[in-house]
Order: sequence, then structure tokens, then C-alpha cells
Amino acid sequence: MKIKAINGFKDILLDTVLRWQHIEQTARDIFERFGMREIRTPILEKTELFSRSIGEATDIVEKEMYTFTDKGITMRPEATASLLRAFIEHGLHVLQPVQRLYTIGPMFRHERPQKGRLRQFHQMDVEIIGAHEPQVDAELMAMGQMLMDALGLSVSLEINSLGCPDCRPGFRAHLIKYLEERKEDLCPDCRRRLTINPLRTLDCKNRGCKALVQDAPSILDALCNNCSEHFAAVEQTLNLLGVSYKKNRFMVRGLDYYTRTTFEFITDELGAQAAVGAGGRYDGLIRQLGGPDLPGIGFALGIERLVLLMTQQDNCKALKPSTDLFIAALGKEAAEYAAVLVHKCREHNLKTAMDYSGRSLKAQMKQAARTDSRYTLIIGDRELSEKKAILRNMQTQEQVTFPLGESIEKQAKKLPIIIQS
RNA sequence: GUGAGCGUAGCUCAGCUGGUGGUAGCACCGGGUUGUGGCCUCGGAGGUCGUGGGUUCAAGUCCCAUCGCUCACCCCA
Repeated sequence: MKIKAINGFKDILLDTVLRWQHIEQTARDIFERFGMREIRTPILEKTELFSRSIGEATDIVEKEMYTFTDKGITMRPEATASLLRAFIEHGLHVLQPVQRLYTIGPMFRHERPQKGRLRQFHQMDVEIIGAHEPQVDAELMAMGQMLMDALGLSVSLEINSLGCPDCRPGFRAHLIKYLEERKEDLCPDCRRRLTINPLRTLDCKNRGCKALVQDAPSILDALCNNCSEHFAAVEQTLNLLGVSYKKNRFMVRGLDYYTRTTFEFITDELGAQAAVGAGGRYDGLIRQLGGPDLPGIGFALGIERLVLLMTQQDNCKALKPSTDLFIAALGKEAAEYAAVLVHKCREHNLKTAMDYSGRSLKAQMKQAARTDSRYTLIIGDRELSEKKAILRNMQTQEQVTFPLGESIEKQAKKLPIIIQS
């Protein structure tokens, strides 16, 4: 029996890795322009950390966590909880009134895999802790949009407010009342949601529910003055920054800790998975986890989903591996000579390759083409005795003589100058 | 957890109502080009048809089971 990777866990191969690297590098660059600092936290945490932050009754905590039940530890299903734990544990708030943090890494959820959804998936997670100002909410969204633009991805930004402990319960009661009166018209899932998480009905894909919910009370009308002003200021700042967005009063969040502003970067090109990034404000969470009473806001981007989108929107043509120089050797002595020259060239910063199998020149040229080599240096025993190798520009097909008279060290210094000019 | 679909070469796939596994495409190796890649051309290598049972003279094909994968629901990045 062949051993294969387990379901929902994927190898990331060769060219695909280049897309990952490009996404991560672009993200780090932009995050750091916004003053974000990277932190890295362990993958395993006390189970309680997640149940307390994400919410005891959420699907994630109820049935999706990889938990070592005998040890009371869990593989993180998301990053915010871990990041806040580290923030609190190390008292990072005393270093700066506002901390801007990001982390990149794998998350684990035991869900049924499908397109854009895996059991081990990767997120880039950004959090701003200690700022309650709505400008920060908008700034974070603007940063997300900047990243999407830099990656050449076309997605849309939707925003909503979920209110706060002052106004959400009232709205919730209102909504329940409205839905109860129309219970017969709801899909079976929504009837179940009514008791577990009534806000979720706003998000239902069922056509009947969608229509029904159109006339349901709107959370945006139910916000208290503070939340309402906050949301208005977020909108105003987005407008000032030139970030386009759409208000979506039906957008809800799966995790319990969200308050006020929530937002999603969405696409309709990933099958059933719409969100490539999502987040929001969580003003009570840090205190709830035993830390100082500080507000926070953050969001996560799904790297696999970005890679899929990027591949689908065809924005990765330029991402190809290449080699500066391929050295083709013919004959035993030439091969020995070439092996040393290859090593020296690498010391001088050239991406250099050769083939040790002693195959025909044709085969070696083919290999050079396959590695997308810019130049090929041909050294046969004949060239060796005449102290003149042939340097071929693979693109223009021009060939010049390259003298082998000097020491290998000197040649290795000269080659980069020729090749990089 | 629920539902549907699919497992044939490294990859993408043909294979009709059962009758000897494809000169298929891509990739790989070699020749045509006596020492020059991409294009062309010729050849070569590569398979327990996911696995186990059953029906049959005969199963890649039909039936059952099992494993795996995919997509969708739920939920979510």
C-alpha cells in the first residue's frame, strides 16, 4: 500500500510554491508599510484558549478542532486567539499603546475538504490592538485592498456592523420575533439556526430564506448611537482613502467574539467559498481572556484561496524559476573542470547548474533549456585543450568564445559580469 | 455529520450492448543533426485498469463490499 498524504492535507509543489512565496512576500512588504510587526506563536495551545475566545457553541469548537483530549491541547483553528494570548502573556501593551501585529502560518480544522477548504490551511493574520478609533478599521481594510491590488486580484469588499453588547441583544430579540412569525417559510437549517444562532439566517443561501430576510429588521438601523457613529466614521474614512466597498447588512460572523465592524473580501470565482479574507472588531475579547481592557480589530486571509484566485485570474505567468548559467561538459576531464567552475560560480552569486550524467551535448542543452538557463557554457575536452570555451546566450542564440586561460577563480568572477550585463 | 460524482501510464484522459489494455495528448529517454536547446520527425520505456469478492466460457466494462479522491450541503479563511 502506497502511503499518501492524508485527506485535507496538501503538498505544495514546485511552481505553486513560487505563488505562495510571492503572496507572502508581497503581504509582508505591505504589512510592514502599515507598521505591522511579525510574531510567531506555537501551533498547539491549551484547548480552553479557543473555546473561550471563539465560542463554546460554534461549529469550530464543537466539532472541528484537532484536540489531544488526554492532554487538553488543541492545534490552532485560527490565529487571533493565539496572538492575543501571546500579547497578554508578554504584556506587549506596555511597549506601545497600540500594537500592530501579524502572523503567517498553518491552521487546522476538521471539516470536510472541498474546493478552497482544507483541514490544514494557511492564513495571514493581522491584528491591531489598543485602538478603538474607526479610522483604524478603515486603515486595515485599505491595507487589505492594497494587498489585493498588489497581487492583481479582483475582489470586492463588503462591510457591516454587528453592534455591541448594548445594542445587539435588542436587535437579536427583534430578529427572532420576526423570524418566529414566519417560521414555516424558513428552510430546515434556518429553523435550527433560530435557536442556535439567529443572525446566521441572514446569511442563508436558500432562495426562500433570502427573500424572507430582505424585509427583516436591519442591524444597521438598530445600532446604538456609539456604534452608529463608529460605523459612519469607518465609511467616511474608507471614502477619504478611496477604498470602494459595499454595505452588506446580511453579513454575519461565525466566531462569537466579533463586535461592531466586520468585513470580508469576497469573490464569486472560488466555487462555494466566497471569502478570501475576513475579519472585524473584537472589543471585549482581550479582557475576557484575562488581559487588559483593550479594543482590537483584525482579519485573516486564506493563502490557499488567494493562490487559487491568482491561478484562476492568471496573474502568475511571470513566476517561473530560472537559472543564470548551465555548464555543459563533454568528456571526463571537462566534467571535472566544470564541476569546480560551477561551484565557484555559485560562490559568486550565479544560479548555476550542470548535469553529471555524461550525456550527449544535445541532452545537456535540453536540460539547460528546461532549467530556463539564460546562458550555457560549453566545455569539451577539445575546448579544455585549446583553453577556449563557448558561451551561448540561450535567448539570442549568439555564441562567443570564453577564455579558459586564467584561473577558475578569475573565470567565476568574470562570468557574472558578462551574464548580468 | 449529510448528499452526489469519479478511481485506466508520472499528469490529462479514450475505451460503445462484456470478447487480447490505447499508434491518444503532455512529460521522460534516445535517434534523425558524426559536439548545440525550444519547432519538426522517428523510435523507446513506462500498467496488480484503487482493492477484495461475485456473475460469466470470458469483466477495465455488470453486481456487491471496501478504500481513496472530488464537488456540494453544514460551516468557514
